[in-house]
Amino acid sequence: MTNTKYSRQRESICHYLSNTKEHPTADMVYQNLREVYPNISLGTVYRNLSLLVDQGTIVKVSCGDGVDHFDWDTSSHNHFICKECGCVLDLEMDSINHINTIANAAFDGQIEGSVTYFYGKCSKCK
Amino acid sequence: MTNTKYSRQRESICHYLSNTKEHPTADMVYQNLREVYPNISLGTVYRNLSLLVDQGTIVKVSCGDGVDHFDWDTSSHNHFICKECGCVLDLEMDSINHINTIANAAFDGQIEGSVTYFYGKCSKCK
DNA sequence: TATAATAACAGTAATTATTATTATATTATT
DNA sequence: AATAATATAATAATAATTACTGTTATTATA
Repeated sequence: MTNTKYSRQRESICHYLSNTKEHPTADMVYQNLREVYPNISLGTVYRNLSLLVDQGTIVKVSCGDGVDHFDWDTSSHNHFICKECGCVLDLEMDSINHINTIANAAFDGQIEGSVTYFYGKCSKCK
Repeated sequence: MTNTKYSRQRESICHYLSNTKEHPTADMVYQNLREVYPNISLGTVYRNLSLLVDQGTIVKVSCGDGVDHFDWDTSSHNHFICKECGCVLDLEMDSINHINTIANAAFDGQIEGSVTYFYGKCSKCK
């Protein structure tokens, strides 16, 4: 794909993701977009989500619950996953950015990045 | 399930996992065990793996490649995933254990644990 | 050590999450 | 406006995992 054309559907996916603090799954995006585009296809959602991930516009959050979540916020931050209700929350933690440097020191390959997931109970479930 | 009975198949799964430094997927376990038990079922492998995870005997490694890996080593350590060949390697890093404490300080829920995955190129692919 | 109770098994069907295909429609370029 | 490129909807295909069914193996107990 040499060039990317505009599409209302992709625009709408971006709009939805940029206006939620949740970390929706492909299916959540699909269910939501159907209210605006009743005959949008799940395939379109998946295709655009992975395209946006490749572009670096959004971030894929694979927190281990078997479903991929997506996050509009591409800035360096971490995620918390509630063991109780399964919600995914943002967690600001600048102080752990140094771990890559530490890790690289004790590793004979090349570490380019890292992802940390925190688990426990959210304020509601506590 | 009130009681857990012995089974050679589960024993064999443990034996295999405890003797490899790799982080096998369910299918890798299956393929390997078939050499000993030619008619072992993939269902049996999956059932026992999740049973062992629930028991805390092994650890599930969901590194985001779409397949779950399993690790006999339940001690606190981290994992590196090569973007090139997809291999999963152990990474000792005691120094990042404090991040839970840091995270808890800035979080209104309860953080019980965390998992960090490192990404990049392994020594072979570099 | 037989026998009964039950967990584990093999085999397979069903689900779930995701990716690929195809024919049609939309957008951009000449 | 005609043509080329890309996106779409619908759906088929695949991959990973879970659930079900009838049978076998293990354990407890008489």
